Amino acid sequence: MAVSGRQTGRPTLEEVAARAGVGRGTVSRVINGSPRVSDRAKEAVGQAIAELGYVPNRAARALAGARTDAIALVIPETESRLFAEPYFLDIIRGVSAELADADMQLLLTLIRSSKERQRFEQYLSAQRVDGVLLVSVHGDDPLPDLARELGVPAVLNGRRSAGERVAYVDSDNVGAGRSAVDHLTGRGCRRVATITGPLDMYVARCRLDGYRQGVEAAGLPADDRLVAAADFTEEGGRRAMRELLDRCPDVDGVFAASDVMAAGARGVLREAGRRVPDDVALIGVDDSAVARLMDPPLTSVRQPIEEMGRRMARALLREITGADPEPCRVVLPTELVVRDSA
Amino acid sequence: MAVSGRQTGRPTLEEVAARAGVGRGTVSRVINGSPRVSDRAKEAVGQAIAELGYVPNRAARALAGARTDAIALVIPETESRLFAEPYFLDIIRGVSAELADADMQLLLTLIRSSKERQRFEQYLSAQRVDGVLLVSVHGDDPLPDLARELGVPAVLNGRRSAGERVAYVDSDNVGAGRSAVDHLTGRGCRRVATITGPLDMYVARCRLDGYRQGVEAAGLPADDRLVAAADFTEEGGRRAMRELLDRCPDVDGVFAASDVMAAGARGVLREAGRRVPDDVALIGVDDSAVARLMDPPLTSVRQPIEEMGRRMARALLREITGADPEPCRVVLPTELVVRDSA
DNA sequence: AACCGGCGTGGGAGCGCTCCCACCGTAGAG
DNA sequence: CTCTACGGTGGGAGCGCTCCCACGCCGGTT
Repeated sequence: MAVSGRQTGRPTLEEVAARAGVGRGTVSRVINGSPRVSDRAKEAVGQAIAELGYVPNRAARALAGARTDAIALVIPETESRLFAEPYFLDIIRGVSAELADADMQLLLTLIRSSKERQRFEQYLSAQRVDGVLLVSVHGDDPLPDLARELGVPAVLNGRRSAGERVAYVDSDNVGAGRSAVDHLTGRGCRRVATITGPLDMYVARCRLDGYRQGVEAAGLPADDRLVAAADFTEEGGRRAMRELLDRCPDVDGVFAASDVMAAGARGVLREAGRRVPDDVALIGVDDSAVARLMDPPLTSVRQPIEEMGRRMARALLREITGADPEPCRVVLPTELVVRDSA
Repeated sequence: MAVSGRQTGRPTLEEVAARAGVGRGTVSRVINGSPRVSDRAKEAVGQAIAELGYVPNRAARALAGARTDAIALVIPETESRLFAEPYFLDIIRGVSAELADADMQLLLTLIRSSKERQRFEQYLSAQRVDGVLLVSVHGDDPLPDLARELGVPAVLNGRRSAGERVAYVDSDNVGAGRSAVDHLTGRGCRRVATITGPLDMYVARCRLDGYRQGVEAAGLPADDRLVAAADFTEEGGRRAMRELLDRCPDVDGVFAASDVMAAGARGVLREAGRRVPDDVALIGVDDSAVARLMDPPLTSVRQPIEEMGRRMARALLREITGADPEPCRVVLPTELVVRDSA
């Protein structure tokens, strides 16, 4: 109670070795799963570890070896406000699950200012993580390339463009837009509009492409007045919906590129006295809690978010061990969840 | 392109020292802000650091010193599914903001199984972080005490009981319940019910206490049939609301201890043909996105979540440096955000 | 019988830092 | 003029690990 000095008092490799009656090297080999160890030694070491409750010192490991056993998940803060928030939590969930099995640490880095961004870049170049996971990158984000130059393995969530060269895990955003519009036209909508995300993001452009494909496939005339650009926020959704109502009062279906924007749109529709789905059918993307709780519950295109997180982690792990000659290029399918709004 | 060996090639303390024409010790002193350095040396070292782009090696630091410059934010996964999800994101946001300034790393740890829990406990005892932040602890969670025993600084988000001995940052949950009920009775409700969280959580009991105080202050009879226990989930909210409707058809106001439960209750009320707020007024807690997006928009008690995160981080930092003789005991005020549901 | 290859092993040499001790010089006191 | 005091400094000794080299010892060759 008196002394509060934090003496670790933890057993070291050396002590384990002594107890097991072997050398330091052998213990290290056992711990790291080297094949060049006799069963007898393996067993003795295992027992000594158990008895002593030995846990390797990560700092020492990082210093001696050339790795840190940690990866960073980077979230540009500007995005986290905009995006459907639960999205990040789901990503984190998936990443964390996959990482735990590999006994790797997850460092969370929110970047909200250019100062913090700079700090992170320094961080990267100091090789203080074995790899990075980058979420919601804009088309012009230099971070992925920086990582590549520095030789730090990186995996993106979403692409910056069709020709993305850095490893990525994405969802089928074209298909998402397409399936939403197909559903809308399938239930009889003839004037289908869309509320897009920020068009400097590839994800937003893809969903728009899907929308266009769907419109064309239904034999409906393309009409740019039916396209309103927004920014993934609720307020953006409101503004866009007002625009649409203004330009095309006869709109009878709306594909919003996120649930949150759909929620904004829904508010405007209510104020305008349009019933959902009778007057205007509405579909969002993300299948988030918001969708379930809306009135009427929102039909939405589900992305396998947690699975994306898991895949990203797995891909990064492989990239770190150098097991992958080719960078990961995964596009996961989406799924329309039909509720009452369309 | 050929060789991909990750040779760091980063400058070391030694190199900085050589360039600045001083000893290793002096450079270390400058970096760590020791007062025992002449201005001349300070300047020379500063310049050498800038020229070389020196960044200290964290692993070496951790190994030599007795710290890691990292703290862990622990989220029991069972909770994260139940709780209003954006909650955690806001906490993270606050924590991260405060930590960035202190140049500390944020380790995110989701605990979803007893195996992972065990791993984390091992982790803790291996002193691999300088401190821990624990979120949403149940009354019987042993983790805080474990941390205390191991001498690892810890700060809780929320208390486990009135007599919490570990440092904490909480919000005024009694006040939250009280202000909600006051508002309800103030607008004329005479049969005010409550849907509680899991009663093994102090936060839930506090909100219930606040409810009771409010009922009594309004001179209304206490009636246990007006209290339905749930678990912070939407489905729990539904069930509880059905119970209430069943037991007390004359209920005219409901205080739900979370927005998500309020959303569940709202659905049941709609199905039962009760209008909100005309027949039954409804209030939630959290002021989350869900509240804004409900129909009608939900009156809710706002907690300063991000601020709590910030305070927790600050408290932990102080606890780590030993600047605080007393563990932090902060209770932040809440605020009723009036919308249309009550 | 001397030879060789390879498995299994012990332990030295760092990794880059912090801690701390010893040392220098200078300034004030005796 | 010597003695002490202390601010400022250099550098040794680790921290606990991984890497790798060198050394046995074995069986199977010539």
